[in-house]
Amino acid sequence: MPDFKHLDPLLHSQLRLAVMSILVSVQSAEFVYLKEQTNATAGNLSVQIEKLSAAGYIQVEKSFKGKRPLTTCFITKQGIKAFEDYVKALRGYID
Amino acid sequence: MPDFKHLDPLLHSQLRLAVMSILVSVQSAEFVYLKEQTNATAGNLSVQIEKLSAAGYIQVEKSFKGKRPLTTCFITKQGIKAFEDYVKALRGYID
DNA sequence: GGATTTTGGTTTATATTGTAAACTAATTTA
DNA sequence: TAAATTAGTTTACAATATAAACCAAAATCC
Repeated sequence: MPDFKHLDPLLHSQLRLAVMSILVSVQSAEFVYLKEQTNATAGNLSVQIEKLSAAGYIQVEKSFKGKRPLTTCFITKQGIKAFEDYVKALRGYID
Repeated sequence: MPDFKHLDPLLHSQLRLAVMSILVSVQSAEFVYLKEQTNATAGNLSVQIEKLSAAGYIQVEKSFKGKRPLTTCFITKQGIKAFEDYVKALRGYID
């Protein structure tokens, strides 16, 4: 019987996990891109990005593309570590 | 980029997933055993078992061991299917 | 043999989350 | 210049997760 390790609740969320999954592989992504890939509503995505950012798992940069606002997300070292730990823990449940 | 499939919210819960994970491998387990293996409080476990049961993912049998109440949980076919589907979907996020 | 603890749970109250809807503000487009 | 689109944020509400409080019976202690 595997021991069921604690699953980081910040990552154990469909949308936040999808965002992290994307960022782990592409390093940085724009808000609109994340919205398309995840099929999330903008509101939901905005909230969840803020949580990941508050936790230090991602870094958010706000700038302008031409005259429109542009939000770009980058994963942090801490974020990568957290994601890896989460995946390891999760495997204990599903493998 | 994998498409992020919908994750069954009933299974996307640390404790319920742990319970299902155990039942998938052992077929049936007693309340106390599940409590020990998952380190859950009895109250939490009771609630989550009821949810899995209401969804038809497990079947709950209440009897007596000697004169003490005994709650035994069995996974159902539907539960196995749901667990497998969940695992497949989840792999799209973490593999 | 009466009080206390333990076992095996359930119920309930609360805190946390997740999410959509409503909103803002600027920018195109018709 | 009015309407629609883009790129988000804020906010209100519903759903979830969880621990604390509770209950009844059985076992243990003094």
